[in-house]
Amino acid sequence: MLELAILGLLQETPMHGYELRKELATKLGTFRAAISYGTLYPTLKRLQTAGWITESASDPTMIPPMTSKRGRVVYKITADGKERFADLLAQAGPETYDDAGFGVHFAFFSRTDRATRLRILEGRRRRIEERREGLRDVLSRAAGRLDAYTLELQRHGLDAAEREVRWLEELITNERSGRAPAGSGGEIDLPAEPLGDAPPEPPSPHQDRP
Amino acid sequence: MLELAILGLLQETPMHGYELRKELATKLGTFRAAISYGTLYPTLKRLQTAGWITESASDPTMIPPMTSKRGRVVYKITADGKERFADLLAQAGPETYDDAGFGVHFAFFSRTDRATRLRILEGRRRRIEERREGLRDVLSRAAGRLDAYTLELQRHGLDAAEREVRWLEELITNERSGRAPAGSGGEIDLPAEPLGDAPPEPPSPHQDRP
DNA sequence: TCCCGATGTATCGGCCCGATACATCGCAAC
DNA sequence: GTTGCGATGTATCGGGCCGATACATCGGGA
Repeated sequence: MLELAILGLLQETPMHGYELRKELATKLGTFRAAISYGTLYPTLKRLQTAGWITESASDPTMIPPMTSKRGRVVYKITADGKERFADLLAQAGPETYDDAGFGVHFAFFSRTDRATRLRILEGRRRRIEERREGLRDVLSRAAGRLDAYTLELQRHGLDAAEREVRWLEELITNERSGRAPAGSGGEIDLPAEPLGDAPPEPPSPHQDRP
Repeated sequence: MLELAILGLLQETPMHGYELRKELATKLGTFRAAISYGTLYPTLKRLQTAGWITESASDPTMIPPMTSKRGRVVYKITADGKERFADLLAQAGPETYDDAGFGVHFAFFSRTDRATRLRILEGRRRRIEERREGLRDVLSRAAGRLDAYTLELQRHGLDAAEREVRWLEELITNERSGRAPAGSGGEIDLPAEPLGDAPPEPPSPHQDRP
């Protein structure tokens, strides 16, 4: 899962570990809390061994307020890595639908084709519907067996589940009708983000530096 | 965390692993998905080594449709275990306020004194407020830098955070005014005394073993 | 000058998960 | 009656991920 996230971020631009972690935290929002370094560095090493990324010494592409000549390691995605990223993005296993997995996939939806987006959205919806039904069962059948606090917990969980299903329904409807996420206010005046209204097809002409 | 949950359930009644897992799943609702056996059994072993629980062969207290004379192992909490449970219930570290930790603590609120309940509720609120502020920052400051899907994810996360803060506010208010959880049924003020205002439904008749 | 906080890389022990492998029971089909 | 099968039930293993911890470097203020 984290593998997908890292590959996705490095596809936008090369980074070192610290930046990676920060981007991860903001981009993944609630569904995935900030990643730990105890996870990040071993994973980077793993990706490197697999050949999906390479490391290099400090690099002119990094952000200005940084000085150089440090032990910083900048990671960059390889051609194999991009292939791997595309594979991971498209294929959806059971882990794609839990909180963390769904969050990561969703965060890269602008690089995913519409069919895959719909598949993932619907899979997630099914997952949450199951959770919702389980909660309803407990609340109707086992209500007398549980104390007031436990019941309140179930109720809150049920509410959140119903709300998420509604959210997903809306997203699915939008996808089917070819609209981008509804959201409030403005969207997409990004320099290089071609997520259009009508074009059902290929996003992401994101590339590296010259 | 799981340690607390197991000790809490075994305090209600002795159980074997399979039951434990089922109870865990229903009692902990959304905050904590069903526990894996790959976690459960090692943890039980750990608790046993520590002396918090003991195992014994099949037992007349188990549910009727079950036959005996099987390899089933029934776990029972010890006196030390009860002490341990009380300690864990009362003390609150940082892990008490993440999703899983809070869920477990909350599920046992009927066995927790009011001061501790308030402390935990307020700690959780602070945690979610921080998450909420982070999300607001991203949405106001970094909006232009992110694509529409990522923004939608943040918006949904922000909505959930705001909602949870409101939920917590309500619970805190109720605690302060001496009421039980608002929802549908009042009950429980202090451990093991399920007397409520006007319970629409029969409150939990679970008992402790002498 | 000297320390301090932000930046930055890295490891270690441990929790927890998914996959997997077994054994036993109730029961229905043959 | 025995064969097969799904539900029940216990257990282990490899691996992902986490929190704590240890360092090392840099800019800037006391």
